[in-house]
Amino acid sequence: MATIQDVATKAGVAPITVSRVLNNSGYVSQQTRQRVESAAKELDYVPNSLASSLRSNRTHILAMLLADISNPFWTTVARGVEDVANQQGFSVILCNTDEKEEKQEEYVSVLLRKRVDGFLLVPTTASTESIQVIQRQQVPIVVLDRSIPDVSVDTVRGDTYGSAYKLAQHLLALGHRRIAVLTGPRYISTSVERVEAVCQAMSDAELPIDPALILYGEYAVESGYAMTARVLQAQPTAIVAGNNFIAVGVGRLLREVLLRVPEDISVVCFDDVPISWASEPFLTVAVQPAYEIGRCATELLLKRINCAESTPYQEVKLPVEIIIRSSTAAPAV
Amino acid sequence: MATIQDVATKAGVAPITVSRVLNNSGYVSQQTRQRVESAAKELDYVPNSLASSLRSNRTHILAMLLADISNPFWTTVARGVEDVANQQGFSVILCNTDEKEEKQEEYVSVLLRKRVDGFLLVPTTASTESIQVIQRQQVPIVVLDRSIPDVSVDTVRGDTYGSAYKLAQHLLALGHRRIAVLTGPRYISTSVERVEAVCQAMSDAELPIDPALILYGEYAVESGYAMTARVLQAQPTAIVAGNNFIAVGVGRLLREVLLRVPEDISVVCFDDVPISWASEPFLTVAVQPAYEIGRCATELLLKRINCAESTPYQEVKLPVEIIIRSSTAAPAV
DNA sequence: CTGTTAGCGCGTTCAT
DNA sequence: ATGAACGCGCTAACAG
Repeated sequence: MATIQDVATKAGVAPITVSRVLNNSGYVSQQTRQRVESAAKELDYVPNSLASSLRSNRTHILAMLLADISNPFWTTVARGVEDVANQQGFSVILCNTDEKEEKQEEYVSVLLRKRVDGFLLVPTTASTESIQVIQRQQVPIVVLDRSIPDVSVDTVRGDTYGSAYKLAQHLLALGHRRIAVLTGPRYISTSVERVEAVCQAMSDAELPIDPALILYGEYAVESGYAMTARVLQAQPTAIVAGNNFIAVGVGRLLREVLLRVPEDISVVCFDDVPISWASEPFLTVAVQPAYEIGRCATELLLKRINCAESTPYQEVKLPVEIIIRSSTAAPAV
Repeated sequence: MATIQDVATKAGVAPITVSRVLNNSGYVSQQTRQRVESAAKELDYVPNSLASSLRSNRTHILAMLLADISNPFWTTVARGVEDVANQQGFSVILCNTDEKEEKQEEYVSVLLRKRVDGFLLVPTTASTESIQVIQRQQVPIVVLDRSIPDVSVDTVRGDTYGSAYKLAQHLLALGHRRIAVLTGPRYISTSVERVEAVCQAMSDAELPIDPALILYGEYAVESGYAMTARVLQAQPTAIVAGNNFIAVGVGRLLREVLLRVPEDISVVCFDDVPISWASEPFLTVAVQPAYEIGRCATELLLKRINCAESTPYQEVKLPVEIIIRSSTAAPAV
């Protein structure tokens, strides 16, 4: 692999001149410029960003850590991230943490060593360890989708609470009184907020809350399936699924026990279910602006990276759209 | 950010000693080791891989370029890649090319500058340019899923031709004579092979081929939808969808025109359709071993990276599983 | 067992 | 308009 020195020698100039030509910095005469350019081309010269990063303290790499890239919600977020990053000359390293704290910490460690310019983190637990490690190294970080208690950090997320409240209102308006909530882990803010908002809506409507209707599990199909089996014993007339994968599990079980949606039971969920064969969009959902979350977070991160002055931490809350489709109806009498 | 020098000073040793402790290389006495370790911890020292990469010519970063991360087939491949890579101490940069040659070339250029240790490429076109640019820099590369004519390069893919042939045989055995093929772009090997294999199966069964039943489009839902609308005029009794997204488009249109599957028309496709609400797996499919493709390609790539000697290029072809479900039946008389 | 020297490839600083 | 010297942080090669 040719180095800047090789090009310089071939063009009969000093390395610094080559640097000036390639970076369009400083004055270079028209003819030496051409000599350098053709020398570079002949040698298939590819500048070494490692070397320049070492000097400039800029790698132009962002790291994005999320739970699971196989959920289309996250790939859409990732798209937003990638598009903004590329546009501003940054590459993105994407990492799956599988909701495991050790994996997250391992990645953070590796990526800090690689001197990525910033982190986009969907935190796996309520633990603040990873975030603090990053902040201690003064590397900019933006937290996505989930909020973390007791830490000062930029955050971009959908209006989880508000949208859950609206979904609950929709069900209440239809006449539902026994609303089940099947959600993710207790230590993830979105799971908790979804439960709290539904409960609040019930309270505001002066309705009692049956604890047997509230189940915490995982953001996964199997978990949704299992929770549904359990919650049916408490005889809900409607189910709020904590995310799209849980909703899929709900659907699977309901089909097995031959309960029709919405005739026998209503279902709503967060984040759209993957496109698929055999069904038009059918579920009433709270659609978080996935792409926007990625875009917005990345813009904020890049602002942090580019501006030295530390403006106060921001907490951006993006609006969530409620789409009412045909999975909800008045409860059977 | 602390440097190795800072740690050395604090521990009262030379930088190289710190290096030896942290990398477990060479002899270090128990007590200096401890002094160094506690100094490193106190200073929150994070080694700079840029500097060490500059010397070692190893970044431990792989680049993976694919068309679209929102297709679950590719995320599964990417998972295979990531798992193997991490296990061997490598990180992965994932990039979406959107099937666009310029994006691919731009990425290749950026990533070469970053001195990634190797490339995993799902090529967007039949153009060999990107591959040659990479090979000219002596950077190892493995091509995934699609074959490229006239280039010597390692390749890992599913047995496209064989599986398409088997799907066709299945349809023929059911009694279908008018089999439509709706596939991807002409310049992608998988699209072409799927068509060729079906035609071959027809020929082998001594059946005529109606060109009106063969349509090239894009690997996308809208394209599948549009092609279906067009191909129905040629009155097929079965449709072979070139990939999962095309199949979704097929399903959408068939529903609109009230054609039942499999009673009125049979459908088969490649790669499983995303998990979804409301339906059990239903389509008869050729399931490519997505995770395995990623795994295998990465193992091959890492072998290339680690072994200096250049063994001849390999072309790995992985078996494809045919799963017969309920979207296929004998044609209506 | 530990330290010195030197250099990876580039760009900033200061001369010419 | 061009170049020389130096240093970013780390480690291989060679002492001691």
